[in-house]
Amino acid sequence: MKIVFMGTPEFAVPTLKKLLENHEVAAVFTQPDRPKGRGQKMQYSPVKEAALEANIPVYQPIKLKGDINAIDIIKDINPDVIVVVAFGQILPRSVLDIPSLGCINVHASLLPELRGAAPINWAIIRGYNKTGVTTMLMNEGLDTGDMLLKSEIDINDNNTYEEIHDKLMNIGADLLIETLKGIEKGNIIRIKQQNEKSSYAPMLKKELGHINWDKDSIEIYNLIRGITPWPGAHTFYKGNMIKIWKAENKSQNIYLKPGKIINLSKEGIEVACSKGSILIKELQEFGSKRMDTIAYLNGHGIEKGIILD
RNA sequence: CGCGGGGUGGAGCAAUCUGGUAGCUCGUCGGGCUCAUAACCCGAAGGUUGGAGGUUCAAAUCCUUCCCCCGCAA
Repeated sequence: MKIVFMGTPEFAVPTLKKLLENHEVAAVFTQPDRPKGRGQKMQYSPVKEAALEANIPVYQPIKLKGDINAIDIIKDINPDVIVVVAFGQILPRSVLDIPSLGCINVHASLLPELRGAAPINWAIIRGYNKTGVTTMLMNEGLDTGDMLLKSEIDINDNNTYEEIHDKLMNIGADLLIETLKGIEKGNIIRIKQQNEKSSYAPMLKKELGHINWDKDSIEIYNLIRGITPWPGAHTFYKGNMIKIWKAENKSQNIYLKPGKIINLSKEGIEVACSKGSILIKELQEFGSKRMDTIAYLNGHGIEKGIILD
């Protein structure tokens, strides 16, 4: 099939690569280069890197909607399908109508649950024990199109965002290839989403990572593993921001003053929540690098009894 | 020129402003205690203080320059 691919972050790369092996990718659309990183240097998106490596033409419209040029380019290519994976833009009707077989999106959740920008993070933050990938035929709404195929995976209590992200990224690539096969053969059934069962997974804000110790240890633990590495969970020790990279749900049956450092040991720093406690295993002080809590404690005077906020 | 922190024995830090024989916590090695231990006690090894140049009687510390690492920011 002749395909136009749209995507931006790392998550979209495996799908693009699989497409390159199995189909004709005529063009790649990705978000514009943005100044990034130390020094604010312009940086290519992971998808752009992969496309350039494969010598596929890359287009980076700021906004597809209303961009006559970009839309004409797609029309000229006249693709069979447009494949969209974490592109970061809503496709306007004028684009949705171009490909004869439609626009297919790979979304990292079991729709209609977790529609939106950050489905993987929210699946973990909300403590789900399973999630997955869904392919769908896009419409003008946000992840509201008819579903095609689904693939489910379990989330265990200790899985981190990164682990689930990496799994789904690869599963998604396979599922998309399978979906295209199904479309070619005409043996895929479109399933409408039940709107009343839908939920929303909004973009993550930095502030979300500020730990509220008044919650119980399970919620806090889910938050930590769900938003690491970005934006990351953090708390304040005597006014200094401490980012928490790795933690454990230490106890679930103690009730001490929330935020209080109740123990310092070779295991880490144990902090009380409203119910239960969290053991900080790896952390990072503002402006410094991340390190094991043990190493951190060797060089920094952390006092037992201080209340974190 | 986006803002900022830092390079000191294997790890994390202190001493740098106010130059004067490099210190702390941990690890390592040896010994002791103990039924036993990741615990405790005693002892030891391990640093040309990122590189180069300069100032000085004397530089981790002051000056010049180069290299490297990291955080914020997304």
